[in-house]
Amino acid sequence: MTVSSSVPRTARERARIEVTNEIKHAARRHLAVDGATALSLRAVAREVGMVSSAVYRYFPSRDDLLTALIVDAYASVGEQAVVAESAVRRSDLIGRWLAAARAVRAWARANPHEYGLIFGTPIPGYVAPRDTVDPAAIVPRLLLSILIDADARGTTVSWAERAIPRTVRTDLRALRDGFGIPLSDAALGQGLLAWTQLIGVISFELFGHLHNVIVDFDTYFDHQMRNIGMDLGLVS
Amino acid sequence: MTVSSSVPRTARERARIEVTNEIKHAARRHLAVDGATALSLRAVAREVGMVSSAVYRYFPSRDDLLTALIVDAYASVGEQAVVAESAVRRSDLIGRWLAAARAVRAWARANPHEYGLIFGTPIPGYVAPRDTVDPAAIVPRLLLSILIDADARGTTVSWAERAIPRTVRTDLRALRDGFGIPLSDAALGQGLLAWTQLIGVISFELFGHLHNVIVDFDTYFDHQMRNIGMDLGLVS
DNA sequence: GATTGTCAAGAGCACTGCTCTCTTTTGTTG
DNA sequence: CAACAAAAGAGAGCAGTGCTCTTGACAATC
Repeated sequence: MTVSSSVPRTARERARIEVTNEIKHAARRHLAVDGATALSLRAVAREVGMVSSAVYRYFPSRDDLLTALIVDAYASVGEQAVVAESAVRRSDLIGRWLAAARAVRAWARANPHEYGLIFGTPIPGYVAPRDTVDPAAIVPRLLLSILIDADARGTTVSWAERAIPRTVRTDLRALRDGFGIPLSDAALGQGLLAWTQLIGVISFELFGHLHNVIVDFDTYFDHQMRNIGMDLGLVS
Repeated sequence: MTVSSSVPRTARERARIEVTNEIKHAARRHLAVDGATALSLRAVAREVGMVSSAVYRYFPSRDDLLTALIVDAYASVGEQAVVAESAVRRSDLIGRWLAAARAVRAWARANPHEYGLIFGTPIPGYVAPRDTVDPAAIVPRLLLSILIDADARGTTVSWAERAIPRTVRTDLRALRDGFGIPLSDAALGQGLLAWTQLIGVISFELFGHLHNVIVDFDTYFDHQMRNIGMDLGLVS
Protein backbone atom coordinates (compact mmCIF):
# COMPACT_ATOMS: atom_id res chain seq x y z
CA MET A 1 0.00 0.00 0.00
CA THR A 2 1.42 3.35 -1.03
CA VAL A 3 0.68 6.85 0.21
CA SER A 4 -2.69 6.87 -1.52
CA SER A 5 -5.21 7.28 1.23
CA SER A 6 -7.45 10.31 1.27
CA VAL A 7 -7.02 11.31 -2.38
CA PRO A 8 -8.84 9.01 -4.81
CA ARG A 9 -6.41 7.89 -7.46
CA THR A 10 -7.91 5.25 -9.67
CA ALA A 11 -11.36 5.40 -11.19
CA ARG A 12 -12.31 2.46 -9.00
CA GLU A 13 -11.49 4.24 -5.81
CA ARG A 14 -13.30 7.31 -7.03
CA ALA A 15 -16.39 5.29 -7.87
CA ARG A 16 -16.24 3.52 -4.55
CA ILE A 17 -16.31 6.78 -2.61
CA GLU A 18 -19.13 8.05 -4.76
CA VAL A 19 -21.27 4.96 -4.31
CA THR A 20 -20.53 4.94 -0.59
CA ASN A 21 -21.79 8.50 -0.29
CA GLU A 22 -24.82 7.69 -2.39
CA ILE A 23 -25.71 4.86 -0.05
CA LYS A 24 -25.20 7.05 2.99
CA HIS A 25 -27.39 9.79 1.60
CA ALA A 26 -30.16 7.36 0.75
CA ALA A 27 -29.86 5.84 4.21
CA ARG A 28 -30.04 9.27 5.80
CA ARG A 29 -33.21 10.01 3.87
CA HIS A 30 -34.79 6.78 5.08
CA LEU A 31 -33.58 7.48 8.59
CA ALA A 32 -35.14 10.92 8.56
CA VAL A 33 -38.49 9.51 7.48
CA ASP A 34 -38.80 6.18 9.26
CA GLY A 35 -36.31 6.24 12.10
CA ALA A 36 -33.38 4.03 12.94
CA THR A 37 -35.20 0.80 13.75
CA ALA A 38 -37.04 0.88 10.44
CA LEU A 39 -33.90 1.53 8.43
CA SER A 40 -33.82 -1.30 5.95
CA LEU A 41 -30.67 -2.09 4.04
CA ARG A 42 -32.74 -3.60 1.27
CA ALA A 43 -34.87 -0.49 0.92
CA VAL A 44 -31.74 1.64 0.75
CA ALA A 45 -30.33 -0.67 -1.89
CA ARG A 46 -33.50 -0.35 -3.94
CA GLU A 47 -33.31 3.41 -3.79
CA VAL A 48 -29.77 3.56 -5.12
CA GLY A 49 -30.64 0.97 -7.77
CA MET A 50 -28.60 -1.87 -6.40
CA VAL A 51 -29.39 -5.29 -5.14
CA SER A 52 -29.07 -5.74 -1.39
CA SER A 53 -26.04 -7.99 -1.51
CA ALA A 54 -24.11 -5.34 -3.42
CA VAL A 55 -24.47 -2.91 -0.54
CA TYR A 56 -22.53 -5.32 1.62
CA ARG A 57 -19.46 -4.56 -0.47
CA TYR A 58 -19.56 -1.07 1.06
CA PHE A 59 -20.94 -1.68 4.54
CA PRO A 60 -20.27 -5.11 6.02
CA SER A 61 -23.43 -4.95 8.12
CA ARG A 62 -26.43 -2.83 8.89
CA ASP A 63 -24.79 -1.67 12.09
CA ASP A 64 -21.80 -0.40 10.17
CA LEU A 65 -24.10 1.70 8.04
CA LEU A 66 -25.68 3.08 11.19
CA THR A 67 -22.26 3.79 12.65
CA ALA A 68 -21.38 5.82 9.57
CA LEU A 69 -24.59 7.78 10.02
CA ILE A 70 -23.79 8.33 13.69
CA VAL A 71 -20.37 9.75 12.87
CA ASP A 72 -21.92 12.05 10.28
CA ALA A 73 -24.60 13.14 12.74
CA TYR A 74 -22.03 14.07 15.37
CA ALA A 75 -20.05 16.00 12.79
CA SER A 76 -23.20 17.71 11.58
CA VAL A 77 -24.44 18.92 14.94
CA GLY A 78 -20.92 19.88 15.92
CA GLU A 79 -20.48 22.01 12.84
CA GLN A 80 -23.80 23.77 13.38
CA ALA A 81 -22.89 24.60 16.96
CA VAL A 82 -19.41 25.82 16.09
CA VAL A 83 -20.65 28.04 13.27
CA ALA A 84 -23.39 29.57 15.41
CA GLU A 85 -21.12 30.17 18.36
CA SER A 86 -18.33 31.70 16.29
CA ALA A 87 -20.69 34.38 14.99
CA VAL A 88 -21.03 35.90 18.44
CA ARG A 89 -18.70 38.55 19.82
CA ARG A 90 -16.03 36.79 21.91
CA SER A 91 -16.68 38.84 25.03
CA ASP A 92 -20.40 38.03 25.00
CA LEU A 93 -20.07 34.84 27.00
CA ILE A 94 -23.71 34.17 27.67
CA GLY A 95 -24.47 34.98 24.05
CA ARG A 96 -21.98 32.36 22.91
CA TRP A 97 -23.47 29.78 25.28
CA LEU A 98 -26.99 30.54 24.11
CA ALA A 99 -25.97 30.49 20.45
CA ALA A 100 -24.36 27.07 20.81
CA ALA A 101 -27.28 25.69 22.80
CA ARG A 102 -29.85 27.03 20.34
CA ALA A 103 -27.89 25.61 17.43
CA VAL A 104 -27.88 22.14 18.98
CA ARG A 105 -31.61 22.35 19.63
CA ALA A 106 -32.35 23.63 16.13
CA TRP A 107 -30.35 20.79 14.63
CA ALA A 108 -32.13 18.29 16.86
CA ARG A 109 -35.56 19.55 15.85
CA ALA A 110 -34.60 19.48 12.19
CA ASN A 111 -33.14 15.98 12.43
CA PRO A 112 -35.00 14.25 15.26
CA HIS A 113 -34.15 10.71 14.21
CA GLU A 114 -30.46 11.49 13.86
CA TYR A 115 -30.62 13.13 17.26
CA GLY A 116 -32.24 10.02 18.69
CA LEU A 117 -29.54 7.95 17.07
CA ILE A 118 -26.76 9.67 18.99
CA PHE A 119 -28.48 10.85 22.17
CA GLY A 120 -31.26 8.29 22.55
CA THR A 121 -31.28 4.62 23.40
CA PRO A 122 -28.10 3.04 22.14
CA ILE A 123 -28.39 0.19 19.70
CA PRO A 124 -28.40 -3.02 21.73
CA GLY A 125 -25.15 -4.88 21.71
CA TYR A 126 -23.51 -1.96 20.01
CA VAL A 127 -20.31 -0.37 21.22
CA ALA A 128 -19.23 2.94 19.79
CA PRO A 129 -16.10 2.47 17.69
CA ARG A 130 -13.11 4.79 17.98
CA ASP A 131 -14.32 6.82 14.97
CA THR A 132 -17.25 8.22 16.92
CA VAL A 133 -15.40 9.63 19.92
CA ASP A 134 -13.69 12.51 18.13
CA PRO A 135 -16.76 13.97 16.41
CA ALA A 136 -18.77 13.32 19.56
CA ALA A 137 -16.47 15.61 21.51
CA ILE A 138 -16.92 18.66 19.30
CA VAL A 139 -19.88 20.19 21.12
CA PRO A 140 -18.68 19.46 24.68
CA ARG A 141 -15.31 20.92 23.75
CA LEU A 142 -16.98 24.01 22.37
CA LEU A 143 -18.96 24.53 25.55
CA LEU A 144 -15.84 24.07 27.63
CA SER A 145 -14.00 26.65 25.56
CA ILE A 146 -16.64 29.19 26.58
CA LEU A 147 -16.12 28.27 30.21
CA ILE A 148 -12.38 28.60 29.81
CA ASP A 149 -12.75 32.07 28.32
CA ALA A 150 -15.09 32.98 31.13
CA ASP A 151 -12.61 31.76 33.71
CA ALA A 152 -9.88 33.82 32.08
CA ARG A 153 -12.08 36.88 32.53
CA GLY A 154 -12.35 36.16 36.22
CA THR A 155 -15.90 34.88 36.44
CA THR A 156 -16.84 32.19 38.91
CA VAL A 157 -19.22 29.32 38.76
CA SER A 158 -22.10 29.26 41.27
CA TRP A 159 -20.89 26.03 42.89
CA ALA A 160 -17.32 27.28 43.32
CA GLU A 161 -17.44 27.00 47.10
CA ARG A 162 -19.14 23.64 47.37
CA ALA A 163 -17.36 20.50 48.47
CA ILE A 164 -16.45 17.97 45.81
CA PRO A 165 -15.94 14.29 46.72
CA ARG A 166 -12.44 12.93 46.37
CA THR A 167 -13.19 10.37 43.64
CA VAL A 168 -15.03 12.99 41.61
CA ARG A 169 -11.98 15.21 41.88
CA THR A 170 -9.90 12.28 40.64
CA ASP A 171 -12.12 11.79 37.61
CA LEU A 172 -12.14 15.49 36.86
CA ARG A 173 -8.39 15.74 37.20
CA ALA A 174 -7.92 12.94 34.70
CA LEU A 175 -10.24 14.72 32.31
CA ARG A 176 -8.48 18.04 32.79
CA ASP A 177 -5.01 16.60 32.39
CA GLY A 178 -5.98 14.36 29.49
CA PHE A 179 -7.40 17.17 27.43
CA GLY A 180 -5.46 20.08 28.84
CA ILE A 181 -8.45 21.98 30.17
CA PRO A 182 -7.43 24.86 32.42
CA LEU A 183 -10.48 24.81 34.66
CA SER A 184 -11.15 24.31 38.34
CA ASP A 185 -12.85 21.14 39.52
CA ALA A 186 -15.94 23.13 40.36
CA ALA A 187 -16.16 24.74 36.92
CA LEU A 188 -15.44 21.49 35.13
CA GLY A 189 -18.01 19.58 37.14
CA GLN A 190 -20.69 22.20 36.71
CA GLY A 191 -19.85 22.47 33.02
CA LEU A 192 -20.32 18.74 32.64
CA LEU A 193 -23.73 19.08 34.21
CA ALA A 194 -24.61 21.99 31.95
CA TRP A 195 -23.82 19.85 28.93
CA THR A 196 -26.00 17.11 30.38
CA GLN A 197 -28.78 19.62 30.97
CA LEU A 198 -28.64 20.92 27.44
CA ILE A 199 -29.16 17.44 26.04
CA GLY A 200 -31.66 16.61 28.77
CA VAL A 201 -33.93 19.54 28.01
CA ILE A 202 -33.82 18.84 24.28
CA SER A 203 -34.51 15.15 24.84
CA PHE A 204 -37.48 15.88 27.08
CA GLU A 205 -38.90 18.11 24.39
CA LEU A 206 -38.27 15.78 21.47
CA PHE A 207 -39.19 12.57 23.28
CA GLY A 208 -42.48 14.05 24.47
CA HIS A 209 -41.89 14.11 28.20
CA LEU A 210 -43.11 17.68 28.43
CA HIS A 211 -46.14 17.09 26.25
CA ASN A 212 -49.16 18.88 27.72
CA VAL A 213 -46.80 20.66 30.11
CA ILE A 214 -44.86 23.13 28.00
CA VAL A 215 -46.41 24.74 24.95
CA ASP A 216 -43.93 27.45 24.02
CA PHE A 217 -40.80 25.33 23.85
CA ASP A 218 -38.73 28.06 22.22
CA THR A 219 -39.10 30.41 25.16
CA TYR A 220 -38.90 27.63 27.74
CA PHE A 221 -35.61 26.40 26.30
CA ASP A 222 -34.13 29.88 26.17
CA HIS A 223 -35.23 30.54 29.72
CA GLN A 224 -33.67 27.41 31.15
CA MET A 225 -30.47 27.79 29.14
CA ARG A 226 -30.08 31.41 30.18
CA ASN A 227 -30.44 30.44 33.83
CA ILE A 228 -27.91 27.65 33.45
CA GLY A 229 -25.56 30.09 31.76
CA MET A 230 -25.96 32.49 34.67
CA ASP A 231 -25.14 29.71 37.12
CA LEU A 232 -22.04 29.06 35.06
CA GLY A 233 -21.00 32.65 35.67
CA LEU A 234 -21.56 33.79 32.09
CA VAL A 235 -23.28 36.98 33.23
CA SER A 236 -23.88 39.49 30.47
CA MET B 1 -72.29 -5.62 30.89
CA THR B 2 -72.73 -6.05 34.63
CA VAL B 3 -70.53 -4.88 37.46
CA SER B 4 -67.90 -7.47 36.67
CA SER B 5 -64.83 -5.55 35.67
CA SER B 6 -61.72 -5.81 37.77
CA VAL B 7 -62.59 -9.03 39.57
CA PRO B 8 -62.24 -12.12 37.37
CA ARG B 9 -65.46 -14.09 37.51
CA THR B 10 -65.40 -16.91 35.03
CA ALA B 11 -62.54 -19.33 34.58
CA ARG B 12 -62.01 -17.95 31.12
CA GLU B 13 -61.44 -14.43 32.36
CA ARG B 14 -59.11 -15.75 35.00
CA ALA B 15 -57.15 -17.71 32.42
CA ARG B 16 -57.00 -14.70 30.14
CA ILE B 17 -55.42 -12.56 32.82
CA GLU B 18 -52.98 -15.31 33.63
CA VAL B 19 -51.91 -15.89 30.04
CA THR B 20 -51.64 -12.14 29.50
CA ASN B 21 -49.29 -11.88 32.45
CA GLU B 22 -47.32 -14.87 31.29
CA ILE B 23 -46.80 -13.25 27.91
CA LYS B 24 -45.79 -9.98 29.54
CA HIS B 25 -43.30 -11.68 31.80
CA ALA B 26 -41.73 -13.58 28.94
CA ALA B 27 -41.59 -10.38 26.93
CA ARG B 28 -39.95 -8.57 29.81
CA ARG B 29 -37.31 -11.28 30.04
CA HIS B 30 -36.55 -10.95 26.35
CA LEU B 31 -36.53 -7.18 26.66
CA ALA B 32 -34.03 -7.33 29.49
CA VAL B 33 -31.70 -9.52 27.48
CA ASP B 34 -31.97 -8.31 23.91
CA GLY B 35 -33.49 -4.85 24.06
CA ALA B 36 -36.64 -3.40 22.62
CA THR B 37 -35.76 -3.51 18.94
CA ALA B 38 -34.95 -7.19 19.15
CA LEU B 39 -38.15 -8.06 20.97
CA SER B 40 -39.77 -10.70 18.80
CA LEU B 41 -43.39 -11.61 19.26
CA ARG B 42 -42.71 -15.04 17.83
CA ALA B 43 -39.89 -15.71 20.25
CA VAL B 44 -42.12 -14.69 23.13
CA ALA B 45 -44.83 -16.97 21.82
CA ARG B 46 -42.41 -19.87 21.64
CA GLU B 47 -41.35 -19.28 25.22
CA VAL B 48 -44.87 -19.42 26.57
CA GLY B 49 -45.61 -22.47 24.41
CA MET B 50 -48.01 -20.84 22.03
CA VAL B 51 -48.03 -20.26 18.32
CA SER B 52 -47.43 -16.67 17.27
CA SER B 53 -50.94 -16.09 15.96
CA ALA B 54 -52.37 -17.00 19.35
CA VAL B 55 -50.52 -14.14 21.00
CA TYR B 56 -52.45 -11.75 18.81
CA ARG B 57 -55.57 -12.70 20.77
CA TYR B 58 -53.99 -10.95 23.72
CA PHE B 59 -51.99 -8.14 22.13
CA PRO B 60 -53.26 -6.90 18.78
CA SER B 61 -49.77 -5.88 17.72
CA ARG B 62 -46.16 -5.84 18.78
CA ASP B 63 -46.47 -2.18 19.65
CA ASP B 64 -49.33 -2.94 22.01
CA LEU B 65 -47.14 -5.43 23.81
CA LEU B 66 -44.46 -2.80 24.08
CA THR B 67 -46.98 -0.29 25.36
CA ALA B 68 -47.96 -2.70 28.12
CA LEU B 69 -44.30 -3.06 29.04
CA ILE B 70 -43.92 0.73 29.05
CA VAL B 71 -46.83 1.15 31.44
CA ASP B 72 -45.37 -1.53 33.72
CA ALA B 73 -41.95 0.10 33.58
CA TYR B 74 -43.35 3.47 34.62
CA ALA B 75 -45.25 1.85 37.46
CA SER B 76 -42.17 -0.08 38.50
CA VAL B 77 -39.78 2.85 38.68
CA GLY B 78 -42.46 4.97 40.30
CA GLU B 79 -43.01 2.42 43.03
CA GLN B 80 -39.31 2.11 43.72
CA ALA B 81 -38.96 5.85 44.05
CA VAL B 82 -42.01 6.22 46.28
CA VAL B 83 -40.91 3.42 48.58
CA ALA B 84 -37.38 4.76 48.92
CA GLU B 85 -38.52 8.32 49.51
CA SER B 86 -41.14 7.37 52.08
CA ALA B 87 -38.48 5.71 54.24
CA VAL B 88 -36.83 9.05 54.93
CA ARG B 89 -37.81 11.35 57.78
CA ARG B 90 -40.24 13.97 56.41
CA SER B 91 -38.20 16.92 57.57
CA ASP B 92 -35.06 15.68 55.85
CA LEU B 93 -35.81 17.33 52.55
CA ILE B 94 -32.48 16.79 50.84
CA GLY B 95 -32.50 13.20 52.09
CA ARG B 96 -35.88 12.61 50.48
CA TRP B 97 -34.68 14.12 47.21
CA LEU B 98 -31.53 12.02 47.24
CA ALA B 99 -33.43 8.86 48.15
CA ALA B 100 -35.85 9.32 45.27
CA ALA B 101 -33.07 10.17 42.82
CA ARG B 102 -30.96 7.21 43.88
CA ALA B 103 -33.93 4.89 43.60
CA VAL B 104 -34.60 5.99 40.03
CA ARG B 105 -30.95 5.48 39.13
CA ALA B 106 -30.79 2.09 40.81
CA TRP B 107 -33.87 0.97 38.94
CA ALA B 108 -32.42 2.27 35.69
CA ARG B 109 -29.16 0.40 36.18
CA ALA B 110 -31.00 -2.78 37.06
CA ASN B 111 -33.34 -2.50 34.08
CA PRO B 112 -31.44 -0.59 31.43
CA HIS B 113 -33.57 -1.69 28.51
CA GLU B 114 -36.80 -0.81 30.27
CA TYR B 115 -35.26 2.53 31.12
CA GLY B 116 -34.36 3.05 27.49
CA LEU B 117 -37.89 2.13 26.55
CA ILE B 118 -39.41 4.98 28.53
CA PHE B 119 -36.65 7.59 28.58
CA GLY B 120 -34.78 6.83 25.37
CA THR B 121 -35.67 7.26 21.74
CA PRO B 122 -39.39 6.87 21.32
CA ILE B 123 -40.61 4.12 19.03
CA PRO B 124 -41.04 5.67 15.58
CA GLY B 125 -44.61 6.42 14.67
CA TYR B 126 -45.64 5.66 18.19
CA VAL B 127 -47.79 7.98 20.28
CA ALA B 128 -48.14 7.33 23.98
CA PRO B 129 -51.71 6.26 24.75
CA ARG B 130 -53.66 7.68 27.65
CA ASP B 131 -52.73 4.69 29.84
CA THR B 132 -49.12 5.78 30.04
CA VAL B 133 -49.60 9.34 31.26
CA ASP B 134 -50.76 8.49 34.77
CA PRO B 135 -47.95 6.08 35.71
CA ALA B 136 -45.48 8.36 33.95
CA ALA B 137 -46.41 11.15 36.34
CA ILE B 138 -45.62 9.26 39.54
CA VAL B 139 -41.98 10.24 39.86
CA PRO B 140 -42.37 13.88 38.81
CA ARG B 141 -45.25 14.19 41.24
CA LEU B 142 -43.14 12.72 44.00
CA LEU B 143 -40.36 15.18 43.36
CA LEU B 144 -42.82 18.04 43.33
CA SER B 145 -44.24 16.92 46.67
CA ILE B 146 -40.80 17.36 48.18
CA LEU B 147 -40.60 20.85 46.75
CA ILE B 148 -44.04 21.65 48.11
CA ASP B 149 -43.02 20.50 51.58
CA ALA B 150 -39.86 22.56 51.29
CA ASP B 151 -41.83 25.60 50.29
CA ALA B 152 -44.12 25.11 53.29
CA ARG B 153 -41.05 25.21 55.51
CA GLY B 154 -40.08 28.55 54.05
CA THR B 155 -37.18 27.55 51.86
CA THR B 156 -36.49 29.30 48.59
CA VAL B 157 -35.22 28.12 45.30
CA SER B 158 -31.96 29.62 44.00
CA TRP B 159 -33.62 31.15 40.96
CA ALA B 160 -36.39 32.78 42.97
CA GLU B 161 -35.40 36.29 41.97
CA ARG B 162 -34.78 35.69 38.30
CA ALA B 163 -37.08 36.93 35.57
CA ILE B 164 -39.40 34.42 33.92
CA PRO B 165 -40.73 35.04 30.41
CA ARG B 166 -44.44 35.65 30.07
CA THR B 167 -45.25 32.55 28.00
CA VAL B 168 -43.29 30.35 30.37
CA ARG B 169 -45.36 31.77 33.23
CA THR B 170 -48.47 30.92 31.23
CA ASP B 171 -47.38 27.31 30.77
CA LEU B 172 -46.40 26.99 34.42
CA ARG B 173 -49.69 28.48 35.55
CA ALA B 174 -51.63 25.95 33.49
CA LEU B 175 -49.57 23.18 35.05
CA ARG B 176 -50.04 24.54 38.56
CA ASP B 177 -53.78 25.05 38.18
CA GLY B 178 -54.33 21.77 36.36
CA PHE B 179 -52.68 19.68 39.04
CA GLY B 180 -53.23 21.94 42.02
CA ILE B 181 -49.56 22.49 42.78
CA PRO B 182 -49.05 25.26 45.35
CA LEU B 183 -45.67 26.42 44.09
CA SER B 184 -44.25 29.66 42.75
CA ASP B 185 -43.35 29.91 39.08
CA ALA B 186 -39.69 29.97 39.98
CA ALA B 187 -39.88 26.82 42.12
CA LEU B 188 -42.00 24.99 39.57
CA GLY B 189 -39.70 25.92 36.71
CA GLN B 190 -36.56 24.98 38.57
CA GLY B 191 -38.21 21.76 39.76
CA LEU B 192 -39.02 20.86 36.18
CA LEU B 193 -35.37 21.34 35.31
CA ALA B 194 -34.27 19.24 38.29
CA TRP B 195 -36.43 16.39 37.02
CA THR B 196 -34.89 16.82 33.59
CA GLN B 197 -31.43 16.80 35.13
CA LEU B 198 -32.08 13.63 37.06
CA ILE B 199 -33.02 11.76 33.90
CA GLY B 200 -30.29 13.51 31.95
CA VAL B 201 -27.52 12.42 34.27
CA ILE B 202 -28.78 8.84 34.36
CA SER B 203 -29.14 8.76 30.58
CA PHE B 204 -25.61 10.07 30.08
CA GLU B 205 -24.32 7.33 32.33
CA LEU B 206 -26.36 4.50 30.83
CA PHE B 207 -26.03 5.58 27.22
CA GLY B 208 -22.27 5.85 27.54
CA HIS B 209 -21.80 9.58 27.04
CA LEU B 210 -19.53 9.80 30.06
CA HIS B 211 -17.51 6.76 29.15
CA ASN B 212 -13.82 7.43 29.75
CA VAL B 213 -14.82 10.60 31.59
CA ILE B 214 -16.40 9.46 34.83
CA VAL B 215 -15.29 6.28 36.54
CA ASP B 216 -16.98 6.45 39.93
CA PHE B 217 -20.52 7.01 38.77
CA ASP B 218 -22.01 6.39 42.20
CA THR B 219 -20.21 9.32 43.75
CA TYR B 220 -20.56 11.49 40.69
CA PHE B 221 -24.31 11.01 40.67
CA ASP B 222 -24.65 11.73 44.37
CA HIS B 223 -22.52 14.82 44.03
CA GLN B 224 -24.53 16.30 41.19
CA MET B 225 -27.87 15.41 42.77
CA ARG B 226 -26.87 16.93 46.10
CA ASN B 227 -25.88 20.15 44.38
CA ILE B 228 -29.14 20.25 42.46
CA GLY B 229 -30.98 19.65 45.72
CA MET B 230 -29.14 22.54 47.33
CA ASP B 231 -30.09 24.81 44.44
CA LEU B 232 -33.67 23.73 45.02
CA GLY B 233 -33.38 25.01 48.57
CA LEU B 234 -33.44 21.58 50.20
CA VAL B 235 -30.62 22.48 52.56
CA SER B 236 -30.00 19.95 55.26
C1' DG C 1 -2.92 -10.42 -23.69
C1' DA C 2 -3.48 -13.27 -19.64
C1' DT C 3 -4.20 -12.93 -14.73
C1' DT C 4 -5.84 -11.17 -10.50
C1' DG C 5 -8.76 -8.61 -7.55
C1' DT C 6 -13.17 -6.00 -7.32
C1' DC C 7 -17.99 -5.47 -7.92
C1' DA C 8 -22.88 -6.49 -8.97
C1' DA C 9 -26.43 -9.86 -9.29
C1' DG C 10 -29.24 -13.69 -7.96
C1' DA C 11 -30.72 -17.46 -5.21
C1' DG C 12 -31.43 -18.97 -0.81
C1' DC C 13 -31.68 -19.42 4.54
C1' DA C 14 -33.71 -18.32 8.75
C1' DC C 15 -36.15 -14.99 10.72
C1' DT C 16 -39.80 -11.22 11.43
C1' DG C 17 -44.95 -9.01 11.98
C1' DC C 18 -49.27 -9.95 10.71
C1' DT C 19 -53.62 -12.01 8.46
C1' DC C 20 -56.24 -15.46 7.20
C1' DT C 21 -58.94 -20.03 7.83
C1' DC C 22 -59.98 -23.93 10.48
C1' DT C 23 -60.58 -26.60 14.65
C1' DT C 24 -61.04 -27.10 19.54
C1' DT C 25 -62.41 -25.52 23.93
C1' DT C 26 -65.39 -23.03 26.92
C1' DG C 27 -69.63 -20.59 28.81
C1' DT C 28 -74.36 -19.64 28.33
C1' DT C 29 -78.99 -20.57 27.20
C1' DG C 30 -83.20 -22.97 25.73
C1' DC D 1 -78.77 -32.01 29.31
C1' DA D 2 -78.26 -30.65 24.62
C1' DA D 3 -77.55 -26.77 21.39
C1' DC D 4 -75.54 -22.78 20.22
C1' DA D 5 -72.35 -18.89 20.31
C1' DA D 6 -68.23 -16.92 21.77
C1' DA D 7 -63.46 -17.26 22.61
C1' DA D 8 -58.92 -19.23 21.99
C1' DG D 9 -55.50 -21.94 19.80
C1' DA D 10 -53.21 -24.04 15.54
C1' DG D 11 -51.47 -23.86 11.06
C1' DA D 12 -50.55 -22.05 6.58
C1' DG D 13 -49.25 -18.24 4.11
C1' DC D 14 -47.72 -13.32 2.61
C1' DA D 15 -44.42 -9.83 2.31
C1' DG D 16 -40.70 -8.25 4.34
C1' DT D 17 -35.93 -8.44 6.80
C1' DG D 18 -30.40 -9.25 7.52
C1' DC D 19 -27.06 -11.85 5.74
C1' DT D 20 -24.33 -15.58 3.03
C1' DC D 21 -22.84 -17.96 -0.88
C1' DT D 22 -22.08 -18.69 -5.68
C1' DT D 23 -21.83 -17.03 -10.35
C1' DG D 24 -20.73 -13.94 -13.99
C1' DA D 25 -18.85 -9.27 -15.63
C1' DC D 26 -15.55 -5.68 -15.43
C1' DA D 27 -11.21 -3.15 -14.57
C1' DA D 28 -6.30 -2.81 -13.07
C1' DT D 29 -1.97 -4.90 -13.13
C1' DC D 30 1.87 -7.94 -14.56
